Amino acid sequence: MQKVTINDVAEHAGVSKKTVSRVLNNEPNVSKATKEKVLEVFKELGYRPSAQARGLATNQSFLIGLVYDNPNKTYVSDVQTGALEICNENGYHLVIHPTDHEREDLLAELESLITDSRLDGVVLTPPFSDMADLLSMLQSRAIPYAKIGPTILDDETPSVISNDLEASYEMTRYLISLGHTKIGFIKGHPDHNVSNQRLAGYRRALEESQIQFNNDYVAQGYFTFTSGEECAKQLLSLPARPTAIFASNDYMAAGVIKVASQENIAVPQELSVAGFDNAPISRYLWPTLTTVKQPIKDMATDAARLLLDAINKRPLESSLVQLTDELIVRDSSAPLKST
Amino acid sequence: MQKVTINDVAEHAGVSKKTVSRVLNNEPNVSKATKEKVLEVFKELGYRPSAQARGLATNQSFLIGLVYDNPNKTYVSDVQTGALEICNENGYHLVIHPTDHEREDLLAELESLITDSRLDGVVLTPPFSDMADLLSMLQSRAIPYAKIGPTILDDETPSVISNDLEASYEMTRYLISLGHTKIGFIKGHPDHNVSNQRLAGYRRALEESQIQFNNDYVAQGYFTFTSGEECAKQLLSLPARPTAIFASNDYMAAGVIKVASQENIAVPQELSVAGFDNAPISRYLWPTLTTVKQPIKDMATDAARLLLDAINKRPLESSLVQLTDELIVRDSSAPLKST
DNA sequence: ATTGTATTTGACACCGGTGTCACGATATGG
DNA sequence: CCATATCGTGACACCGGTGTCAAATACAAT
Repeated sequence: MQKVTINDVAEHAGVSKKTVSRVLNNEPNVSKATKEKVLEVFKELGYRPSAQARGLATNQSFLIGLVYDNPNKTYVSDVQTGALEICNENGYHLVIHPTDHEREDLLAELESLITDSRLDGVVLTPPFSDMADLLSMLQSRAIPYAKIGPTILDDETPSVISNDLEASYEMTRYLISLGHTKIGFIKGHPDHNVSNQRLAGYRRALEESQIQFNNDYVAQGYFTFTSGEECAKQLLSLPARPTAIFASNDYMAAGVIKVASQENIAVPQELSVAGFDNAPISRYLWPTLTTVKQPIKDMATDAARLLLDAINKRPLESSLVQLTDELIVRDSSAPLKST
Repeated sequence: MQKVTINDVAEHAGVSKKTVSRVLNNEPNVSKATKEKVLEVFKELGYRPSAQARGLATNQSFLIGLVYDNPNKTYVSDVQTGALEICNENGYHLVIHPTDHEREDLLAELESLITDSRLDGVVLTPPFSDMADLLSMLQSRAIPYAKIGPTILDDETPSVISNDLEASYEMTRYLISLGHTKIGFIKGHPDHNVSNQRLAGYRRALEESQIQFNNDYVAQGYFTFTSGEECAKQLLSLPARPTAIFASNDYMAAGVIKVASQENIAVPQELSVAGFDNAPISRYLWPTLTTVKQPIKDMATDAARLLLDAINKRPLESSLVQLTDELIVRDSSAPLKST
């Protein structure tokens, strides 16, 4: 069909290709008249500049990477959607890169991803956002990057975080406000730093309400459904059974609900359950799950935006953006029955 | 760090860049000696050819698009993973493109995706695989494409299908083998052609077992959890209540299980439930869900492979690949209690 | 040794843009 | 009014590869 090049435009507009290029890039020193004329020819011919040629000349790829390792497909989908939005707006392409954060050769793998694909920058999701060796590798190669949900904030690199800790705190406060004092907690995967954040929020709420923290009420999960089941069994077999369980994500909370059902413990009458993430499953469970909704997609758009700012060396107001989580109360939590 | 170009290699190897290019592309008419020498220099210098420059010269982008519109994140993830695998193997990048199959300007949107990004080809998922106007648009622009799960197979374009109809047939046969005769069926979204396939499999199994098809036992769902709930209510309020319900996907089956639980109908003792897709939720439900597992990822890899074959004009053995679904029996189905 | 053919190789233009720089036209100012 | 700074523009090389074509070399047959 077409293959309109900059030369065609130049010819039609009666100017040199360099001038067309100037218009394309909004460079100064183009008279208003010629600029308008060129823009007109753009439309007339339906001209689309070639990112390849442009990139070849400027040593850019217009590619940014998105690195993740998260079994939660909803999370991944949201992150992709958010990042994609910004990429499309700016003529970049998104190179999605699912990988295993535990693989031996992770650094080498990411290094070859970057050099082979000549990425202009990378968006990192947890737990990559906190991997010191990875960050220093990127730095040494001068690859700009933006971090989603890092827990270490000691540098100047662009980061987007949510108030995980506060949300966890709020959820615990909420359970306490329902009258619960024996509140079980299921931790997330130790490799993910959010796990600590969420535990910390739980502890802070207890302290503030002068409820003694009891380590027996804390179980080590791994963000999986089955780990949730195991933790639930453990917690529910305690002599002084908890009247509420707060799991660090929805899959584990689902496991709790399943175990409760198996053991004929009524939710929420005898046991309140809360999760984290607002995964689809949280709406499909019976009862529906009280949980925390994180602004994943928004975090991704902000991260991508920050990254592009960095790549194009636009001054950024702040390298740290904080968005807020939202408590969603559904049917799995209820006031403690007075005995 | 580095920026090894073809000129560097040429210099080090004492040959012209054209010869290096020949080695790069495995072109004939290069003496064994020089070829080896060049390959050696490749390693020595860690040379990576620039896809940009290559593409600019050959009018390729090494980009292929993946178009989808599916709320099932697992499906999307599997498709991405499969397509990505092939892309990475062949030095292509995958441009993921979630969109809305019902939007007015769909054709224009995809057209601009293709021209703006200069895609070399596109992988289509349902329901795009069956959209005639889209296909003819691609054809007229000479954009190679591969279709996943089309139901119309009247052309020569590369396609990958699974035996949806047979799987649905098998599932129904299985329910019948458990003694069920009053088997409810929940249809999928009418825009998705698989919906018809699955219904057809159900009907064929009934016929073969000489069970009268009863339209009252068929409800119209939309692949969503809530539509599953509604259909379940409808089916379970029938005078001659079905003893088994086969839903066209797992989300709807989950809705059925929820409603059954609300109405105190024991699953599977009083009601067998079956789904389709093997979504994560199928393992987390209580009881766990009997379902059908489709080889989504494999379908995507095959589709991508076929597409790349078409792009590179490699002769393909067959333009149609068929993979097989797998029946997964879990706890939500049981033999009919003899009354 | 001579001619003919096949194989190996390189010079050079080109893909579609951008960077550098030089040149003419305008604007500024003393 | 002329010297100087600024603006607008185009010529040309270059980014890192590939296609074309002709030259150089190897091999075979006469």
